[in-house]
Amino acid sequence: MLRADYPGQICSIAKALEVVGERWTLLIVRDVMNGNRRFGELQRGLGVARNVLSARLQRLVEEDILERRPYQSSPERYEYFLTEKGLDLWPALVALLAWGDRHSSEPNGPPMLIVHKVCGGKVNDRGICESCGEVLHARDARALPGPGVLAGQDEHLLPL
Amino acid sequence: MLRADYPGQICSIAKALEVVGERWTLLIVRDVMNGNRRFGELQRGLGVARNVLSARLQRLVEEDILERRPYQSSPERYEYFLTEKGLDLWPALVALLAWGDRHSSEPNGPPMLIVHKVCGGKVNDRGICESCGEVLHARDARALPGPGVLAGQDEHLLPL
DNA sequence: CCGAGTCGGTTGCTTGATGCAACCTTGTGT
DNA sequence: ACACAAGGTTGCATCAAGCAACCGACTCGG
Repeated sequence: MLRADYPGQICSIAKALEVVGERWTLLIVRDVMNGNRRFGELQRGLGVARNVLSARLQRLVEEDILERRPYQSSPERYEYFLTEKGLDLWPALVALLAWGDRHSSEPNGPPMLIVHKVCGGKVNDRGICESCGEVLHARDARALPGPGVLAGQDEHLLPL
Repeated sequence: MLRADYPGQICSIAKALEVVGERWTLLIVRDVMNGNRRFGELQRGLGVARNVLSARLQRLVEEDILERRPYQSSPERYEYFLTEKGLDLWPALVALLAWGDRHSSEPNGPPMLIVHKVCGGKVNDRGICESCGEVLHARDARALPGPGVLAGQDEHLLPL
């Protein structure tokens, strides 16, 4: 994807995509939002090549979307956390999730649910709690496995 | 970007990005939403390579995000229109636009404004009209050049 | 009637990003 | 002493993107 620069575009959508439009980038942000903070976790969870993951994390840190913090020394090991700028991507992720849910025709329902932490209500495509009506932000919500995963979770046992 | 498939991912964000996460795809959707419906318009406006644009348009039609309709015959010429599925991407585009606006520090303000057609109010990052509070959809809103472009519109004259 | 231009592509070639496996460093467990 | 973990880096093969040239059907000007 080159480095996803869109020369000549003066639109903020293009600007946003220059930063988060590269392959894997939004999925990395999603994973970090869900609590996967370490290189190995991200690599295994996503199945992304290690050099690519390394490049993306570096770029995300440079762009002030992630912050790299040591969680131990000798040997030094690091975790990645979302900055406020990174957390602000939440509405975009929620919108994409909702679009995928609506149009990918999963047999057993959505694989992932976003719920409002304080009231447990479902979060809609605008990041608004369906139950209490509040306009939410990243910290107000949590992701849970949805009916789509729960129903198919022993799928891989079938061939045995 | 390969063809943007994310094997093993069961999340709807990954599903969505398999379709609209390829380079140029979301910008094509944005342009069509803004009324650029023809191959040549899109190519000139985006600066994308013609073969790539051709491939993206084909994929978007296959995925039922765009519809290809003839607007004249002999020679046959086509226009691309958004389907309902395509129009449903509007909240995601609005969220990305808002994120880009907030974090790209444009000197003269945002280059593009989204306004509610019926009341003229500004649309926020959730696709909600700031003026009347209505939760909007693609057809309820319109894009206008913002202060960022208007202020810099004769920029290209400087070298002369 | 001929040449130039328009529109919507396709083809061939080059460049650059991605995928994959191997390796490195620092340290722990046995 | 050996294997293993974490967090990467390096080298190489492959695949997608960028670029320019071309094509077919038609219009317009002279």
